[in-house]
Amino acid sequence: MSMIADALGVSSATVSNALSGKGRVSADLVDKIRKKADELGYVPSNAGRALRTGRSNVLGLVLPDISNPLFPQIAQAMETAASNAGYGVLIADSRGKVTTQTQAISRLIERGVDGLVVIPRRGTRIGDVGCPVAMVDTPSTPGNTVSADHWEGGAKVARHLVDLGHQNFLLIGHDPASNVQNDRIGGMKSALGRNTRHTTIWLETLMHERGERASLGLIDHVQNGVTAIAAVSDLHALRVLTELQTSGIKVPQQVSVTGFDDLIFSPVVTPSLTTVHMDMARIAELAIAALVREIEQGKSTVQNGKAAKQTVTADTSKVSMELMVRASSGPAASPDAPFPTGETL
Amino acid sequence: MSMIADALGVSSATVSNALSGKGRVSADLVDKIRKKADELGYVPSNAGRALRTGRSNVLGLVLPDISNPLFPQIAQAMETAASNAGYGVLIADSRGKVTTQTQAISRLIERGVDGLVVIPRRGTRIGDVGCPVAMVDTPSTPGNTVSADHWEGGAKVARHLVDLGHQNFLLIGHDPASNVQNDRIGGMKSALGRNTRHTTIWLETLMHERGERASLGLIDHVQNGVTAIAAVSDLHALRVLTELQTSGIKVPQQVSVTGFDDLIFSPVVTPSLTTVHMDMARIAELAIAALVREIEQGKSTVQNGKAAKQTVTADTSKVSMELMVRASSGPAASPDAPFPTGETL
DNA sequence: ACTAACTGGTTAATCGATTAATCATACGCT
DNA sequence: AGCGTATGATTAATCGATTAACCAGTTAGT
Repeated sequence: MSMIADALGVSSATVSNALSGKGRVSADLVDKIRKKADELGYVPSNAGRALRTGRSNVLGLVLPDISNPLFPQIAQAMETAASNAGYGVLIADSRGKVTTQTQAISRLIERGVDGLVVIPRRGTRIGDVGCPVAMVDTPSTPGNTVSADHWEGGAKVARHLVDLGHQNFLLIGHDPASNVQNDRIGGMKSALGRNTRHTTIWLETLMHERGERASLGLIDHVQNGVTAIAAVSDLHALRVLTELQTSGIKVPQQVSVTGFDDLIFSPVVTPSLTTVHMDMARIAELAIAALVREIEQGKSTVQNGKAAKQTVTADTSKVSMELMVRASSGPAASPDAPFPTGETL
Repeated sequence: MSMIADALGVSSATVSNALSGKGRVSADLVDKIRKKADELGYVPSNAGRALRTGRSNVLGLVLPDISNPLFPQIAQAMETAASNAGYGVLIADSRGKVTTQTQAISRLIERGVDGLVVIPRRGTRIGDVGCPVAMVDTPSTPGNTVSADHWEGGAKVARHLVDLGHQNFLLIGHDPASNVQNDRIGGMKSALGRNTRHTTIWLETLMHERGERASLGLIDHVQNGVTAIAAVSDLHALRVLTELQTSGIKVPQQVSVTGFDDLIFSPVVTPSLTTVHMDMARIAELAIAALVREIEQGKSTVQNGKAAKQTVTADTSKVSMELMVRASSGPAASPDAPFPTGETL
C-alpha cells in the first residue's frame, strides 16, 4: 500500500481511503490509485487489516461429525454463502466426541474467527465464546437459528405414502436422541391418518442389542402387513432397500421405501429412492446472513450493552423441504382389509 | 500481552520471550508469566502474529467438487493432520468448474494461507501462487505429492477376484479423463491373468449417450458370461448391485461385485460391498508434513534462490490401499469353459 | 584488579491497514 | 474585504506480537 502511495506521491492514508471509498478523495485520484494498485498487483494484507479492525473475515464451521454423508452439501453451501458475503470458512471437526468439539471450537476462537456456524448434536454446549453463533439444528430446538423444516418434511413423505393407499407403516430412526430425527418421525406420525397403523424402530438401539451388521428383521414386519417403510435418512433407506431385495421382496410393488436427505446415491440406486430434499443453499444463506449482520453491527452492540447475545436469529427459522418422488414408492399392494382405528405406539 | 507485562512489572518483550521460549528469561519468571497468562485468559492474537511474522498458520484445502462422497474423509483427515501441526484449514470448493477454481485459489491466497493442499481434477492448473502446494492425485501423475496407490489397489481387487476363480470381468469406470480412475483400472487389468477376459465401460460416455438414469445393460454382460463386475467407486458398485438385484441376479452367488473407497454405506448394504479402502489419514499426514516442512524452511529457500518450487515432495509418494473383503464377492459361479487366451479391448 | 563473557532483561522498530484529528486551499456569501 | 464552510489530502496513532540491538549486573579468567 505504501508502495502505491510512494509511486503516486500521495500518502498511504489517501490510498486506503481511495480503495475503500470511505474518506474524501477526488475522483481522478481514485482512478489513478486503482490503476496503480492493479498495476502493482496489490492485494490487501488480511493480517494488517485484521489487526486494525479486529475482524478476520473468517467464519468457523463446527460439525459434530464430518463423516456425516450430508456434510458435503453443508460444507459446500456454507462455503458458497460465506464466500459471497466476503468471508472465508475455517472448518472444525469434532469426530463425534464432545470434548474434542470444545477444543475444536476454542481453536477456532483462537484463530480469531468472527462468527461460528454450529451444527450441534446431542451434548453440544456452546459455552461463552466471544462471538456470534448461528445454530443449525431443528425448528423445535431452542436457540436454533435456521434449519430445514424436518417436521414438515416428515409430514410430506407420510402424506405421500398415505395418498398411495398405505395403511401400515414402519418408521425407522437411528438415534432416539437426535432432534432432527425426532422431528422427522414426529412429522410423519402427525400426517398418518386415523385408519393407519405404525411401528417405530430405532437402529442404534437395535444394533446395540444385536450387533452392527444385524438384519433389521424387515421380513417379519412385511409379513405382518407393513407396506411402507419410511426411514429418517437415505442411508437407512438404502439398507432397507437392499435387505428387502435380498429377501426377494419387490420394491415398490410389495413395499414402498422412502428416505431423507437426497444423498448422492439416492437417484442412482434401483429403484431410485423417494426422499426428501433440503435446500441447504438457502439454509446456509440465511444462517450466514444472520451471522454477518450480527458481526457487522456487533461493534455497537458490544459497546452499548453487556455483550452481544450468543446465538443469532435469522429472518426465517425454517426452510421448507421438498419431496422427491422417485421409483421406490408406489401404490399400496393390497388396499383391502383396513385396520381398526387407533394408533399403535 | 501488555496486560500481563504490566501486571508483573516486566516488559512485553519479556512476556513474548517467556511464552515462546526463545529469548533468555529466568525459569521462575517464565513460570510467573505462564501463570498470569492463564489467569488472565490470554490468547495470542493471530492477526498480530501474522502481521509480524508474515505467516498465518492457515492452510487452504482446494477441492474440485465438494459433493464428492469421498470428501468427508478427505476433509476430516486434512483437518486433523493440519490441526496437529498447528494449522487451521480454510476450504475452497470450485463446484467442478475450472474458472471458479482459479477464483477460489486466489481467494485463499488473498486470505494469506501459508500453503495449499490441492485435490486436482482434469484441467486443474495451479498457476503462480506464491506459496507451497501439495498435490494429492495419483502416483503416476507428474507433480503428485502423495496419494493412495490406486494402481496397487486395482491390482488387489483384481487378484482377489482371480483367486476366487473368476475369468470374465466387467470393469466399470466413470470418467475416462480421471487419473485416479485410469490408475485403478490399469491396476486391475495388470493383475488379470492370461486366461481371463475383460471389458471396460465408462459411465460418463454411456450416460451421455443414453441419459442419466439409463440401465447399464448389465444383464447382457452377465448372459455373455461375466461373473465379476469391478467398479472404480462404491457409488458405481452400488448402482451395479441394485441393478443386478432388481434383475433377479444373485450377488455374490451368480456375480461378484466390487467397488472402491469404502464409502459410508458400503458396509451396510446387503450384501455388504467388497471394496478397497484408502488410508486418508496417512495421506493427509504426509501431505501436510511435506507442506509444513516447506513452509517452515521456506524463508531461507526464498532468500537464497529464486523462489521455492511450487509443489512439495513428501517422504513417501504412495500409500498402500487395503482390500476389504465383504459379502459381495465370492467364488465364480461356473468354473468351467475357460476362455481362449487374449485380452478383449 | 581488570577485562571478557554470560545472564536476564529492556527499548524500540516493525509488519500493513485504518481512522480520528488536523491542515491547507478554494469557494460562496454578505 | 472578511468570515464561514466545503473539499482534498496529510499526520500520526493504533491494533498485538516479534526481534534485533542494547544495557546493566554478575561471574570467570588471568
